[in-house]
Amino acid sequence: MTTTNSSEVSQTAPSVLPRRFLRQLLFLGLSRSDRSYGYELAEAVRSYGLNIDMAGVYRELRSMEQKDLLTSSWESSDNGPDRRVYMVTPLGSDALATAVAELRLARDQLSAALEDADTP
Amino acid sequence: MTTTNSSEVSQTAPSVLPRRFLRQLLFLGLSRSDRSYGYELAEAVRSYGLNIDMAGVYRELRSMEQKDLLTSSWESSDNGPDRRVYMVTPLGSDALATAVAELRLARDQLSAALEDADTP
DNA sequence: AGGGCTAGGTGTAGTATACACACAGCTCAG
DNA sequence: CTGAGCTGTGTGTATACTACACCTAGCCCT
Repeated sequence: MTTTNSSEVSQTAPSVLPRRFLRQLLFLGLSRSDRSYGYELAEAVRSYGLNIDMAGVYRELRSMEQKDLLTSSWESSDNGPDRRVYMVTPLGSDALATAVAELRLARDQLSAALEDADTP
Repeated sequence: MTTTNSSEVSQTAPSVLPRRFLRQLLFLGLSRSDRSYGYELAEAVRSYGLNIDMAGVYRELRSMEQKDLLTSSWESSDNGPDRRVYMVTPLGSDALATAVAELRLARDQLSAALEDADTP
């Protein structure tokens, strides 16, 4: 079961952070190691507390590659099947900076809204 | 121009915060005044820095009403057309609490991810 | 030999987004 | 007295995204 324990979790909010942020979060992950692959990136994102859909991760990475933000190559693993390893392109590097800025802005907007709610 | 200045802004990220948060943000706005309407709520959300789609706001409010989270009634205005005023139902009150919690969690997750990126 | 983890995918129904467009009341300038 | 601009609420729709089911396959351990 790749996509986790479906039946127990699903009610209405399967993941709190929308996948709209998926691109940005994947960029974040890639900026740390500058050489990673889908499964590993997903683990990183999960470590922040969100549950994401592997299918979406793989699709998004492909999409980013098609837009020349990433390049990929196959690599073998010692303890499992081969991996498609991604690297950020120069073009992707610009997009990465934008992505981080967007995440920061999003966080600030959320904070502003919540702060406003906290002080009645 | 209801839906804002299309041509100048739009590149790839029309609004930084995904509309997935629209429901939650509208709840936040309603929790402050406990009696508001689409246009006003949109203004509030905009004050946090995001540009939102009025069409989406009206549709979301309707949807929330259909789910018995809100009730609405028409009210006249001194300086403009009538307004459809919304109020939170008891059921909506629970959902509101959940919504705020979700926003908080989302902010924390974003913060975690960004912090991780800041400390290499 | 089978279960569980790692790894990467496809298919698709249903939903959400973004944007164009419509309708209408009010106010104020010209 | 007409039109521009703001307030206010909607509908229509092509396209994109989500969520979930499902598939293949290597490796390790019992």
